[in-house]
Amino acid sequence: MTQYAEQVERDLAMLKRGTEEIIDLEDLRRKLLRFYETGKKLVVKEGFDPSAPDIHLGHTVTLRKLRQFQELGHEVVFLIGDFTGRIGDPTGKKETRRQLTEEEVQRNAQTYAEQVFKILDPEKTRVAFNSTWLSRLTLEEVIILASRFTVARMLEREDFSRRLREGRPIGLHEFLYPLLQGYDSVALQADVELGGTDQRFNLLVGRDLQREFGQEPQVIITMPLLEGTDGVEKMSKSLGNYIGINEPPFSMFGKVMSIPDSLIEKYFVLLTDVPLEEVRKKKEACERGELHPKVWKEELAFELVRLYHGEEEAKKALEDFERAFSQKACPESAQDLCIAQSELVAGKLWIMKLLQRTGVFQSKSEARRCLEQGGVYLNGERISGVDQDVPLKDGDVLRVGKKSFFRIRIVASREESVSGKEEVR
RNA sequence: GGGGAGGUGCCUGAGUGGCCAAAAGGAGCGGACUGUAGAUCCGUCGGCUGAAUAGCCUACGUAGGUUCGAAUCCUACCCUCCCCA
Repeated sequence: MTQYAEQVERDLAMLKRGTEEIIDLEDLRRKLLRFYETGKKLVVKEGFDPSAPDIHLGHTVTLRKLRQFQELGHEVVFLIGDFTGRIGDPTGKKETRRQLTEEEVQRNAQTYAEQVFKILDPEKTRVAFNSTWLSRLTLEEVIILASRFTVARMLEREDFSRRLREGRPIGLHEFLYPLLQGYDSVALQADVELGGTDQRFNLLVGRDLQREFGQEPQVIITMPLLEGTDGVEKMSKSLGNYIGINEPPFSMFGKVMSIPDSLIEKYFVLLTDVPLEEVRKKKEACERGELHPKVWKEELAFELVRLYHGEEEAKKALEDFERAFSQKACPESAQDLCIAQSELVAGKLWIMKLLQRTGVFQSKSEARRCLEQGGVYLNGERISGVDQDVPLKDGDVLRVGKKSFFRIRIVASREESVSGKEEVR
């Protein structure tokens, strides 16, 4: 009996790192203890929207927590909300969300899985789709489910009440959302559910519904929302302030460096395994002026690149970053930009053509602007003036704006140059 | 079912016949500076034309109409919000 108590406390200490809230801590303690006594693994669940299958650091906050549960021997259910995703949450969307087809869902799920297993242990992960049970619910069952909740309770939810206050629309079906998500927990007999703080309400609904269905209510663990590179808004793909876990090392490093200094500590706590004690010490050193925030941030960027790309790449990213921004030189990892011999006229190429080939501009006007504003360099020489043909040779370095570097490769045929372009992407 | 308000660029939001590719802020982008893609300041910010003190094309919910001329006026439709039932 008591021989496990110590172990449970150790587990709890680990699991508590970075959490916003655990409801209810005692429940969790009990469940953990029971695991050691009976060997019954906890079922730990988190739901994911299948429409945007690009995993970024914001997602990893909870994923890493799931991973911890796996390390303690528990089972993770990676729940893909294909059903809830398909009926669509129209909030803030201009167009009605397009319905995803069966294949799209499958494909997205696949993409998800590939990325997610950079963090989760596939051996201890069960992938589930909520359409499995939700599509079988009858109208009668849905109504019974809905009768368990009141409008007032729904309006307790911050985003609903805010939208109501601000006169923004709320679709009737959106009230069904939390219920269905809660029902997922019933169907899976979840012991623990994870989510961001914005999920608090939905997670609690799961608890209530489980009780209604005579199950032991799940423990809910909420994690802080991670601000993106702008330092203000929640990290999300649509806001463009995200750092994807599949991004190339140099770009990942740079993006981490662009977060405000005030977020360094939070990133360390939520995204790395650096001991909390060490993080605290560094923070204090920073405050005393003994440690430069930039240096500390570089440690963070290094650590994150190391986590997703390995030690070697991390070292390279750090060097490249210093080279590119402190010394304004070309980083090692500059992308190759292949130009076919046949595209050159007397060894030269019109500058606008060249800029177009980089793929960094959405329109020619944009490219022209950048050029006119002095953002284009060839071998360190600023190029100004649109009407120019520039001589190109293999190994030339093109810099566009602050962060894009290209190494020019002259290739024999058009085909090679085109396939080269795809590699660049 | 009745009454009222409203739909403008990536977002917020001004504009009520020509001076409107559309104020202002934010985001983005470029430059300067530096401690970095952080902070600050300046600039830029629909697209196309071998490049421009120029021209053209798209754009103020949708479709028509009035007018020399429409984001602005009229008609119908679609959508949202508020009040009453």
